[in-house]
Amino acid sequence: MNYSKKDIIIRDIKKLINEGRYQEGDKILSENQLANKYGVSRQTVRKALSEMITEGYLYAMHGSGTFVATRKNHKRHTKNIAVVSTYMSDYIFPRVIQGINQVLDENGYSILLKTTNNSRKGEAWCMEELLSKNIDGMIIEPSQSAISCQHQVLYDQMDAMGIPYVFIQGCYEAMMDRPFVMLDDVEGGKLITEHLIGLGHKNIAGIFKADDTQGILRHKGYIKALQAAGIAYNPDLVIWYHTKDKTMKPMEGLIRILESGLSCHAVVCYNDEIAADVIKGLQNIGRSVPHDISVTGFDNSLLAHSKGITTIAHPQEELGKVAATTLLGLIDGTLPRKEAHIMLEPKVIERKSCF
Amino acid sequence: MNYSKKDIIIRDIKKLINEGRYQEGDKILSENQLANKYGVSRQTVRKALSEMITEGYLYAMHGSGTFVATRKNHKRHTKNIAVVSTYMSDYIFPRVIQGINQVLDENGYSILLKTTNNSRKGEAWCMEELLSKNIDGMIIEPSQSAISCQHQVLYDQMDAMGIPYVFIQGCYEAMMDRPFVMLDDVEGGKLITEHLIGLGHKNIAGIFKADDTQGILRHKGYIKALQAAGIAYNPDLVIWYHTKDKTMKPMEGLIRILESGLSCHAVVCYNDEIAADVIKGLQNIGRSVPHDISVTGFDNSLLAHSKGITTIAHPQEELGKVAATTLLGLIDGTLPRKEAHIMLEPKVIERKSCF
DNA sequence: TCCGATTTGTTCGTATGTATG
DNA sequence: GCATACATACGAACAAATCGG
Repeated sequence: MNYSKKDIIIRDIKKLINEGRYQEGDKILSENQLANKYGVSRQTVRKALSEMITEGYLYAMHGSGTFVATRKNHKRHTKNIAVVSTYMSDYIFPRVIQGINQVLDENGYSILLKTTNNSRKGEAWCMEELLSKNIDGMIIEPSQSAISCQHQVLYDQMDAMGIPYVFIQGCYEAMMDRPFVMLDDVEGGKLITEHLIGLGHKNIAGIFKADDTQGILRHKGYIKALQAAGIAYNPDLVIWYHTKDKTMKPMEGLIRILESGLSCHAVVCYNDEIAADVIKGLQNIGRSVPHDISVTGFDNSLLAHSKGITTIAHPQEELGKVAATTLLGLIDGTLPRKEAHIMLEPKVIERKSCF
Repeated sequence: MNYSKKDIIIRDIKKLINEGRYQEGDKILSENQLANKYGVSRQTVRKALSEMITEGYLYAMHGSGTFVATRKNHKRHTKNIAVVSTYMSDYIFPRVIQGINQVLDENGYSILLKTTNNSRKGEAWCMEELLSKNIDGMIIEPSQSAISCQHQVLYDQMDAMGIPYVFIQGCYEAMMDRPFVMLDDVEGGKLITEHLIGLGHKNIAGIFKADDTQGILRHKGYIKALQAAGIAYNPDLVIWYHTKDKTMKPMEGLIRILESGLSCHAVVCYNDEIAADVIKGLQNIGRSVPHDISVTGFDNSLLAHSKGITTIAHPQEELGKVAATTLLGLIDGTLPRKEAHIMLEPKVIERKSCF
């Protein structure tokens, strides 16, 4: 076929690689050594190596040598990190990503942005695409995190490819051994409930979201606080809703509780949005907040600020920064994976929705 | 930057192809002619052409010549598009990027996110980094767009590499021939001023930002409206401020106007943020809005909504979608660059800050 | 059909620059 | 500082394919 000296060199090196006599990462003979061995000029060797490099068989390091690439294409560090979020419009998203960007930018990394629209199919599709691109790491907000993860394979594949990742906001229950950075939702739920207990409340209702980890954990904190105060947990006072029910179910449930004759003068809400809806709903049925009923939120969003809702501070920017720092530690190997499980401490922000 | 002779030749030829001066199938200059033209050796030319051939820009025919390949053969497509914004926390950013993401996602593209912190140095740094990465296009919000662009070279280089880009929000004056998608700020300034004129106002003050294109254009619209209504333009009624002055200068200027004895019962503000500051400032000196003085904003931000400011609607999501669609048209060649100059129509949103 | 000019393809030799260890 | 190794560049020669006259 090809009898040019260049092609003979290419054929020989490919043969050595395919027969396994050269392993991934091995340093091959230097240009001068090859030139000598084949009795050709260094330029001819360079032409041969250059072709093999563009084909992805080899990669060259200036001043160091030429090396065998990983099967077919050697993935180079591109300084790109994928950030996968559920919704772009989520109210906490801008601040979190700002924190991420700040840290990554300082370290010369860029953000590759993807969204899942909070669907599993979206998440799987995203990750498959990312696996085919060149990324050095991933920060991911899991979709519908309370439902068990059906595509753990994809995460295993990331592990196999040596691409580290960090979960933020929540984490699939089966994958709590993987790195994550999140607000301590149990502690948050406990703190806000204790705040109400401290104000003298005993019969405290709770409204929680059933389809993400955060709802479940905040509920757990709510129980903890009750137990610690020696108050019996009453399931009739707890309302569970799903994303699709969020406009109706919380308020309907609360009205049923109030009409059932149960004494109840405080409500712990899953987040500020629900709290704001509940406050409006209570006013509609002639109950005043906080004098008749105290209401709490969660996340300390703009809504909580403008409506004066007592809530839990969500350290959005901090969370982004910590997640990025954690990921960088995993990438350069300075942080062991087992230590990459970080809970940020929540804090109560007192406003005027409790009494 | 230090570019090798090889890279200069590559850049030049790519530029000729991208500008359409070389059509598909055209024969380019021979190796010897190029060597002569650039005063380099034939080997250097060969190295340059060889790279372009492996990238798919050219193909060579032994004994015949080197020719321009078809657009589709370019092997650089990574389906990544850079989005460069000034600030991550900017209040319009989330909605704009949501629109961009929607369109790009549907077409299988991912977003590579960068921020400049509204500094030229940041912008230059960003672009240099992007040029070394593989991107198919760029959507960029220029930094301090009213100040003339000192790194047009970088944009020329993007052209040379065949990477299309679209300006959003504003555009450097010297580069208005490049593709852009923005709100028609002149028309917006005109509409909001006409709204005040329609309410019977004649002496209308204006507060504008001097260091981005938008401020200058909105001012232009303000003048247009006055002229159309036969009202003389009075420069004493116009206050210019820079980003660093924004907390003090607008209100100071307005107080000076009010105290100077000039009759003035309406103020057109650069944006909602300034309008909100002005309204608060006026109340502090005992003037009521809108009864004593009417105030208008711009952008229809959350602030305008919560404070009830009459303003101009900024079609944030729409702008993102149009910008992305335009860029995709430029990438696949279906949209000629000359047609990629899009102005979105503004609309007045009436609230209660005018009377 | 052949010739010669042109053009790309391959190779050799040499020199200098620059990153690595 | 030094040797090693890759990166860029120049000059030269010859081979092989193409095309017009």
